[in-house]
Amino acid sequence: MLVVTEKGSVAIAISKAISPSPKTFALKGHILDLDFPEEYNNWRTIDPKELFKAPVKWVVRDFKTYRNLKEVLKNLNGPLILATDNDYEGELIAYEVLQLAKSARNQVKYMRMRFNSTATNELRDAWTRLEPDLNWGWVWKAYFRSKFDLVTGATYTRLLTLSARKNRYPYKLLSWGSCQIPTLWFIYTREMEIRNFKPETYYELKAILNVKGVEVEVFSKPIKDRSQAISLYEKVKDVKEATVSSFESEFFSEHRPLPTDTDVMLQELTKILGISGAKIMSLAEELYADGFISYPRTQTNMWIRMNHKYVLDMLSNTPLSKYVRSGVFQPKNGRKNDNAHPPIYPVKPYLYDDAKGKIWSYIARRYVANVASKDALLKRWRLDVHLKDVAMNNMGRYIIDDGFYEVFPYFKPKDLSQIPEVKPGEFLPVLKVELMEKKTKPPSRLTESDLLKLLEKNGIGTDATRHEYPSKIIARGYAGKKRKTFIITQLGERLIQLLENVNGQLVTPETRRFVEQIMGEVELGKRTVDEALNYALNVYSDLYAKLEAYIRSAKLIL
DNA sequence: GCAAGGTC
Repeated sequence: MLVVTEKGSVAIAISKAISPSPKTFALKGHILDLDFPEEYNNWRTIDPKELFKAPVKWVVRDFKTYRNLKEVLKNLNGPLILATDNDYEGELIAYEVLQLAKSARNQVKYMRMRFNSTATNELRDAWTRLEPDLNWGWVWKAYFRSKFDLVTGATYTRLLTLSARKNRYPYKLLSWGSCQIPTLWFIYTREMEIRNFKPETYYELKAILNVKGVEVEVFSKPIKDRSQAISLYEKVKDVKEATVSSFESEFFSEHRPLPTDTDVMLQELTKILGISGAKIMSLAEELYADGFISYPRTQTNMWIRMNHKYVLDMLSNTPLSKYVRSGVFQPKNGRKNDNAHPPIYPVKPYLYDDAKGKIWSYIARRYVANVASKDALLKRWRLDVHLKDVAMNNMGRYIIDDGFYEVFPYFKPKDLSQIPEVKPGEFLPVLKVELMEKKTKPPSRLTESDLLKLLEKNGIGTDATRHEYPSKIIARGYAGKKRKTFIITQLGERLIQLLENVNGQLVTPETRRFVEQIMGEVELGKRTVDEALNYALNVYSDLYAKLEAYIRSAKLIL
């Protein structure tokens, strides 16, 4: 018997949960890759469009794992248990193992072990109900994605790269992919919004009031018309008292943060540290490999069977000890669960003040904020007054009790203004009245955090891959970073314009939605994988023909 | 030399 898992941690969990411990073999993700046969590798002699009809084959990507596994499979006695992750990429990995097994021996008896967490009970339960076969809907769904991305990526990348070179543009590589190009498109559309923005002038009256000894500013509504603004100003500029129309205030809670998943970690840390998500992810993986934090790739933001006492005891020997109220824990849960990994939490102290230390500290502080802190208590207020018959107002908020902001201060609100309570009908001395000329402002450029949120919202990439795309488009020369925000390059801009002139489906998030939609149809058996690939690749081969014709007629305008 | 998806 042999149990094959997708990664080491699962192999260890299975050996511990099942007795007697079965023999396990841990993969490191995929072992095989789809690729074109070698004769298609010559970019000069093969017309890229031939790749739409070209066969694809499985090639070995990790020879060491491949050889070891094949050796073990040759000597296998009893069934092969496929215990990869319970998702469609896991199903494809199981299929890869099955192919290896079939090439290593005549007869393969296999079972699928399916579990949604590595908790002992769950694994034991899964062990008693091994399934007789793979979920082929999932296998073909993942296979579809893999082949579609390969064929479209290769054809468009080669066409763009070769055309540019033919026109003596010195680009090394002009790549196209169903995730990287929509990522660039978000930066492009924001750039266009900024460039097409026409600032509009408007006016506001500002009055400074003395509210029981505290200076408070109030503002009129924006006024578009200049002469109207001036006449209102003339009316109120010498008014000595404002009358309170209403004053409202109320307490409210700012909830402590949810347990940390990968998406939220990258969105917040790119903001806090100003370094790329890709870099943060690789540092987080080092922290994980060295045992300082739990597994950093997770979509779970709820706690299930978690020993908080152990973590809090560990933290009470660190500089964070003053925030750890021993014995008190009241974690707040989110609703997401990937059924494989817990939220990210600190495992042992990492106390250096380098980039890794800042990441560890963020994870540890967010953990304490979530598990052993209180919600923050704030008060918000709104003051409405009138000067003669001109209505003016302002609103604000301030903190009453810091709560979790003490340990997790990164996003603590600033610009807090306190104000004494007043009653309707009260008169407030006016210290000054001003007429202000203002201009509407364009939207700001996207930060990496904004970009990652957009990718998540639009279903582009997965939680494990999303952070790669912002870095990838910079590496390709399509965009750069300026003061922590993304700015499109001339090359990136021209590339998007070229593709968009041919068809929006080559650049917008629709590109990825199209893929996901057909993946769903394959999973449900509405289309066979062959029909689906035939259909989807035909759509993209027609678009390819249009792009090629456009490039030829325009002599490539990149 | 192309993609996006796993995992280290």
